[in-house]
Amino acid sequence: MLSKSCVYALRAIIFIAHNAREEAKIGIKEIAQELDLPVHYLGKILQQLTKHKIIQSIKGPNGGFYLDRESKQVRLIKVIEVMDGLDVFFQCGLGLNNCSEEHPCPLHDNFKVYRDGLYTLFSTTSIADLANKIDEGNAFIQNFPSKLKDSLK
Amino acid sequence: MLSKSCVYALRAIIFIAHNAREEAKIGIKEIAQELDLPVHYLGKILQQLTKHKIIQSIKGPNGGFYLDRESKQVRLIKVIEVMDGLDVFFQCGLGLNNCSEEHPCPLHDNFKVYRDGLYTLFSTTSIADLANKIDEGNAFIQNFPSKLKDSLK
DNA sequence: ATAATAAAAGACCTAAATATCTTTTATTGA
DNA sequence: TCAATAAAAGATATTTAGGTCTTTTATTAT
Repeated sequence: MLSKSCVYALRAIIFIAHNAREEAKIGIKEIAQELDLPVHYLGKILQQLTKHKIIQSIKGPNGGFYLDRESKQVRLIKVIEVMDGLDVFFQCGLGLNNCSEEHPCPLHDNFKVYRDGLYTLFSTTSIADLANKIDEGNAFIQNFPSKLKDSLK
Repeated sequence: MLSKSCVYALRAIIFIAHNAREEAKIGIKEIAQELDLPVHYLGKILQQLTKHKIIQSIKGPNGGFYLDRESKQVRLIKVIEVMDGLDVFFQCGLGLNNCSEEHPCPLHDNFKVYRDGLYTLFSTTSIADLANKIDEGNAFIQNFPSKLKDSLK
């Protein structure tokens, strides 16, 4: 469905939204550790997101990543667009490139319902929406091996 | 969403269902030509499907592929299972391996609707269902470069 | 039996995604 | 201005998906 890079990106952004502020940025090593992701690979991903202004970063001592007010309102679909492109949401279920409303493939009408549904979901959900849903009983937290988990006890 | 191999497999099966019978099997070269797929790659795919009894094949002169009565009733999900596995339909939208009904990730409930919808669609749709839907105004036909298209005029 | 046919099987190649390592640049505080 | 810090950038390695080519096996008709 979504590439590994894209899913890592979403996890990282939600984590940053939930754990950093401009006055208390979070470093890549800590993000990687908490989310159990390869540091350098994550670095590449955050680099892309920064370039597209989806997250904010500052170099040097006390540097790190955070989300400004605008970035927290970014929709998931934007992240997907940057990482994977939006082709998944416009492609035929049978991979036919001439499948369309006028000349639908035999799976088209049924498939479209869910493909469009996902597109709408990702287009209407913001980073903040997800970050705000994080609480103790949540898989997102359960997944953190160390710090955050403890910090909530 | 689905791998290329899987989508090729679905296209090929539908094509075979629509164009072959036990008394008039269709060869791999013709399938590849009509669907515009690489012959040998398609060969590998059909080989897998044959091994799993999802299609029938006969070697030698007048040999080729066809679907018996049972195979036409096979559901798309079975093909997906053989080609890609069913993980897509049971994985968390954020790729968390401990996301569950009890400890859902913040995307879980909304994502599940569409992921489960697709699973149900593929589980209830048979090869025959799709093959029977093929007609002239159909993307599946439009896609055929030569023979079949002409034969329907 | 043998030649021709067509799928099965195995070996191999290529490109893309995933992942790691090293060097450079920007920033800060001493 | 210099040392330390942390992200950016570049180069390289590994793995998986996608694709090709060659040989083998089964079947048929002559």
